[in-house]
Amino acid sequence: MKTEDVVLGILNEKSQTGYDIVEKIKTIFSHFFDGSYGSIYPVLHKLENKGKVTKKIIVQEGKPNKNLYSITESGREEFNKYLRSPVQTEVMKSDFLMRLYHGEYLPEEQIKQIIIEEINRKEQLVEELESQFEVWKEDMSSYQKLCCQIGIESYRSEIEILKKFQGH
Amino acid sequence: MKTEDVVLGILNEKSQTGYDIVEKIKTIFSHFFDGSYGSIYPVLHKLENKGKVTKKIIVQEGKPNKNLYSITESGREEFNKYLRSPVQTEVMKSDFLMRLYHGEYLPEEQIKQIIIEEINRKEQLVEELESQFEVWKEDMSSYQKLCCQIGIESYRSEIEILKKFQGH
DNA sequence: AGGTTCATGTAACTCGTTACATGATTCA
DNA sequence: TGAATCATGTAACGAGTTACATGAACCT
Repeated sequence: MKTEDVVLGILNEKSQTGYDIVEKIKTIFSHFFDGSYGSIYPVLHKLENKGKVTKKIIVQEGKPNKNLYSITESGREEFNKYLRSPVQTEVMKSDFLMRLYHGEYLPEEQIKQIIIEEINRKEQLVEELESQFEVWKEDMSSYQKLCCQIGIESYRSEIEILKKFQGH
Repeated sequence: MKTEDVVLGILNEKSQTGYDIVEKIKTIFSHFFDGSYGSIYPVLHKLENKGKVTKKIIVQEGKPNKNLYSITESGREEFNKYLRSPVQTEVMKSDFLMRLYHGEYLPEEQIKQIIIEEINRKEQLVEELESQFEVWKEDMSSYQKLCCQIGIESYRSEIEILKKFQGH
């Protein structure tokens, strides 16, 4: 999965600005994809050069101009090619588990603290995903909702596992 | 968490070759870190130039020479600095969830197939982690074992979640 | 007065992947 | 005979992060 495919997928739903795309990625995609302005804007320019998207400048009053991007026929073809390509294996990068792995080199109190913080962090992620789900759900397909629900349940399971191991 | 810190952490346990380090990453670190020869060998050279590790060439009969790397005092300091730095948030990249999100653009049969394949993949990951755990557990601290167990349980929970949602 | 939201962008840098190159030994 | 294991490495490319730059409107 390339960032280009992700952006095409988002634009395949409807025309949006780079700002909108980043917002979507930071909220409902947060549990399975990562992206920022520094990665999304250049990708949009690249897709425009390749003719996969088109840009329309929207002049606004009291706000900066918007670049509204729309997917082209060629972009749709590219996206469909992605959808039919083999699914790549998941990649997880967890600094938390790396610390835990090396737990013997830290005082026990500190490890306990790290675990508590990770539980708190995940509890907050559940809350955020749930509230984001409420915000977006009207416009979501059943698959998209499923995807959110899997995220919420995954976080909850992780929390349970950590709590179970908390007292050794 | 930088790859340099990860390599220092592995060498902090004992002196090893680049090959050994990659093997460890590909087996017991697989659920929380990703690395390959193309990333680990250059990092080892970089750490050597910085004086964080030293290299000893071991001549073998019937096998290629080995470069045995050991952590230096300066490397230990660096590693301890990492251990005491703030824990970075986890990052997950899941092509599977991306496909599921766009499920409406694929035939239902294909989505079902993708879910089945993901369940199979994760069942295999559980098996692999369990067998790796058996291989390495003699040399593992209780924290390292905990880390493996969390991986196994996380995969199992993911499988349960997917099975639950399988029939919609 | 200060923080947040909306809105876009780039330059420099760091990092990682992919593909290639080599080559003996061991196992099926 | 062919695949896997052991063992190291690099060049070219592609991708992503960080930090910077701008600036009005709106909310507290």
